[in-house]
Amino acid sequence: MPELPEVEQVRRSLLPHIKNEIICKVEVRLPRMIVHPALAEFIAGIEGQVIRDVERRGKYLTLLLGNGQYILAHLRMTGALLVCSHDGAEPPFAKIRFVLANGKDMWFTDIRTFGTMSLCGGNDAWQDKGFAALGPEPLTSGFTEEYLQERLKKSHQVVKSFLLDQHKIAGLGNIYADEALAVAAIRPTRYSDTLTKRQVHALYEAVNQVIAQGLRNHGTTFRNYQDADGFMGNNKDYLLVYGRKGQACTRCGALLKQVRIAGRGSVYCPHCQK
DNA sequence: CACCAGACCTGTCCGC
DNA sequence: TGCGGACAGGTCTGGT
Repeated sequence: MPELPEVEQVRRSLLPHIKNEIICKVEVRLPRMIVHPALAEFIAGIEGQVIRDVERRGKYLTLLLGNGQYILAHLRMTGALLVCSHDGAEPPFAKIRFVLANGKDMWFTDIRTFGTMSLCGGNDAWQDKGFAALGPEPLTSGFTEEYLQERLKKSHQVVKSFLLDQHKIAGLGNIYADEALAVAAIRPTRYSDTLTKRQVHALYEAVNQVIAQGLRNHGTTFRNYQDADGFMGNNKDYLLVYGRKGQACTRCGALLKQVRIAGRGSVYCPHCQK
């Protein structure tokens, strides 16, 4: 599922249900999903705590607790955080349950079970490596055209791989990387250090544009993604290339091609994207 | 250090 | 209809 706009939509939809609520009980059905600390400490550190706020950084969510610690969640491919009433039916693929004092349950559901949770900010100073190393994210002051220009010039990766690297830019995944390249009219197989200044400018604008559009449309749902209320995003209707292999380019009519880059499907227009 | 393939899992879809 | 294989929005690790 989730790239920056989807995770942000989860955060926004979660907030009214769980902010300032107390977590009475935690049930972990699949201990493997708890990265840190050991299961017993994870549960003991959370039960009885109030959720002060929910924040997002890149594709990570942080649930800030009353004791100063925070739950770090990553939904990976198919994770979701759903809020249901306490006595309602359990959602499919339920893996972790947080029983709240307000009569609701927050469920971490996950089909492929790649999703992870940690409890951070304790005395052991443990850090999630990926979280600690995130680059600047689109639409923030840390993500400037100068920054992008400099990092692209120093990189020998193909530009599609560059965009997926969370250390360089936080929040893009396969969908928004393909879309940004389509908007900027850049072929995903181009090497990062060969882009012209004009293309770098176009890519900078395109990254911000596709992320802003995804946020406006409450995320992109292809199969599994839903927000805390179970709603799907409607950004799928606005995509230029992702998921449209073999269909006509909306600008020139050429048939969209798909190649594999870094093990990921990458769709582009062979006519528009140079 | 940079880069890539492989691994982690389960569900779905496509072609034979 | 049934089955095997490819593929799916992410990230880490280990080998080259």
